[in-house]
Amino acid sequence: MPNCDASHTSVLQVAIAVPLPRLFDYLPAEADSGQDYLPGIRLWVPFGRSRKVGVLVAVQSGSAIERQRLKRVEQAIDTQPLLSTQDLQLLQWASRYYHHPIGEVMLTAFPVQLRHGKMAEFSQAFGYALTQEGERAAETCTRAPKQLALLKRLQAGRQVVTAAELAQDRPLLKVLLQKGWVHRLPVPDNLAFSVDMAPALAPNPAQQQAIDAVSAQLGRFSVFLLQGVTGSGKTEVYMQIMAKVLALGLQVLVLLPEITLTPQLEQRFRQRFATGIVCFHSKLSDGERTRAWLTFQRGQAGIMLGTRSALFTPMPKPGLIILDEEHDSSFKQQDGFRFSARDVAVARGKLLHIPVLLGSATPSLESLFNVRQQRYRLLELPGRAGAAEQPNMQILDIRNHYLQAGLSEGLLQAMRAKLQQGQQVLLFLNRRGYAPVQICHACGWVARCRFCDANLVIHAAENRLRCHHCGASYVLTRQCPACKTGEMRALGAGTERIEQELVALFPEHTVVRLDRDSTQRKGTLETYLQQINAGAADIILGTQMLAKGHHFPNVTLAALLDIDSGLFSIDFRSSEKLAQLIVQVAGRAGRGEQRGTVILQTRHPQHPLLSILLQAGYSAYVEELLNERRQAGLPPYTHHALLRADAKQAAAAQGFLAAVRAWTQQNQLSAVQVLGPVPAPMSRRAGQFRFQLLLQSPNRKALHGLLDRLVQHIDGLEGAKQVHWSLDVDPADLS
DNA sequence: AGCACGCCGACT
DNA sequence: GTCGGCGTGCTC
Repeated sequence: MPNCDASHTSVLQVAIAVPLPRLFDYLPAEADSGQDYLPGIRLWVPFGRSRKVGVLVAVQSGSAIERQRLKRVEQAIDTQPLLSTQDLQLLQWASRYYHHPIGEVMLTAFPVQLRHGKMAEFSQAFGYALTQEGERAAETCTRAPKQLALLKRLQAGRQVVTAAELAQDRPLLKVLLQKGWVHRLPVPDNLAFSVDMAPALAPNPAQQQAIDAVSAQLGRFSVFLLQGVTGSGKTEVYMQIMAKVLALGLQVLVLLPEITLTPQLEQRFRQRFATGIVCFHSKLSDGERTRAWLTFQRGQAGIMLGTRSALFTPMPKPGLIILDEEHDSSFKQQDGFRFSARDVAVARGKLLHIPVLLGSATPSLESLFNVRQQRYRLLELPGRAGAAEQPNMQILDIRNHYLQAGLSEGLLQAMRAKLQQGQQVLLFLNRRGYAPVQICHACGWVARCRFCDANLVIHAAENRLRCHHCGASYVLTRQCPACKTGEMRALGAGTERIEQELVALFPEHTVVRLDRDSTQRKGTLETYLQQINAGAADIILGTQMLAKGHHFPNVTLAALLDIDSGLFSIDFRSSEKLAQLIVQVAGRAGRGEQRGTVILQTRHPQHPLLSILLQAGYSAYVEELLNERRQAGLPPYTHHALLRADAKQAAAAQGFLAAVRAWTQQNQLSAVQVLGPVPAPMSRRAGQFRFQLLLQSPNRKALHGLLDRLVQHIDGLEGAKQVHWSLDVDPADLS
């Protein structure tokens, strides 16, 4: 074991968060400091003219750098490693796979405070428990329901409930502390992972089969794809498997695509499991994130529930990784270190010898392809649990039909019928704002962004025009700035306009709009969701966020207002995305006793996507898409890496990529196809011209071999300094 | 990425 | 005469 004694020959290999594809060698702090240089500790190191936090990756006996050029470590931050050997291995693998600098990859494993060198020993983890008076109050305090709920939670809990778990209840906790009902005490190091299975439902045969299949593989690497429509009981399967893992004293990492989905799942887990549960996502403060990370890293919580950024949290007692809604594109990081949380989760499971459970109603083509290749095992949950039936899907041909702000008469009729029966209606449109185009009625001039290759979107409530790509915004004018006489008009409809229209059309009904604009303030979304589930909303209108996992038990009609843009996109993944969207929105309708109806407004009722999807179902449609992908030589049958470049001058970005192309043609094997450079689909954004070069190969090894050499030489290529470039391995979209 | 060095315009 | 613009070069 390469450690300590600070011998004269030890060289410390340190990862530092700089965009350079290498580790840096240092000498130990002092010959006799007595520090154990264990890989996985953090260090303060002198770097250039400043000091930085580094992670010790390995201790070697020598260095390729001359001895006298090596600096000494300033100080070790940790006495015990924060990252295990396996964590370091995973991060090194990810750095190589995504061709992203090792230091930046290593430091993304840490929450911000720890990345900046904050001591990890700073706090003994504290938690809370009821005092004797608190126990009494839990029986008598019936007039303050919120306080009572918290008391009950602490009472139901174990000896101590950790501070991180109570993050959301801080203000209330303070009140209880003041009353002397609750006291604060250190969390014991080995918090028992006791499990309460009392409320578990009896699984149906398909659920039982899935539970058994995964349970049989505990302690071994295996990937499962759990496919089940909304309401088929995936969460129950997760929880019953989790219970087995927790009972073994092992930890579970649960990943979700969106923060908005964490509270409801957290609540279900808390009702079910008596183990420590920590959440990790971007809505938490830096301090809360540090506490949650350390709690899990120390093995003091059995469950971590988080988003993509939680993936690398150290897991001292690894048992299981669950990744729900695995098809969701937000698992792919879209900037910097562009990793896929789904693919890295699988790599992590392999490294840790634990099962990985991917779940979705609409699995990605990649995962279904992996099932075909027998790399993943498919577990299917047919049908819906309980009485709910599959919704009735209807195509509504809107050719030559008058649309009132995007709503056809046929749809309005269906809405009236449902509303009269006191049921809820859900309308989906992936376009926020009032209208996507502002045009001059006299001269045809269209308001465009000065910095992007995009139209400005009208936001009527704010009286502004906004660019959805760079954030630029302008006051709305009635008169055309070009011809100075014409009147500006709104063309097309976004959610804001449709909301207005609905309020006018259905004055006796309540409309709730859910999109990024209407839910900006913290907690608004939760308030709306509660309002909807309390039956205080009749028509629910929204964008993307509606399609993701929320329960709306009283919705019996769901409609997609405009699917045509998804049918005719240049992106080869758009038909996959649209099919997923349709099935996901359909999953929002009719979860209760009532059978739901789904209406798709389209001008292409004969489109093969729609007929196959509606008649044969999602799985059959995926088969069709996979055949198309195979014939076209597209992923998952080939592998992609996308080199993007942007610059103030279009010629600089294009020229640089042309130089890269020339370089690849001298250096590559014929196994890699080079396509481009071409302008990006959004050719200008925030004032920068954007170009891209696509590398495609059926042979992943050949592609990665080329990328290895490319990233080494790229900075030396012509024009590299004038552009900003980035490499995206397995890009989720080519924009 | 930081951070410093370096060589040309408008200011107390 | 200086403050400061950001080009480019380096980091064990």
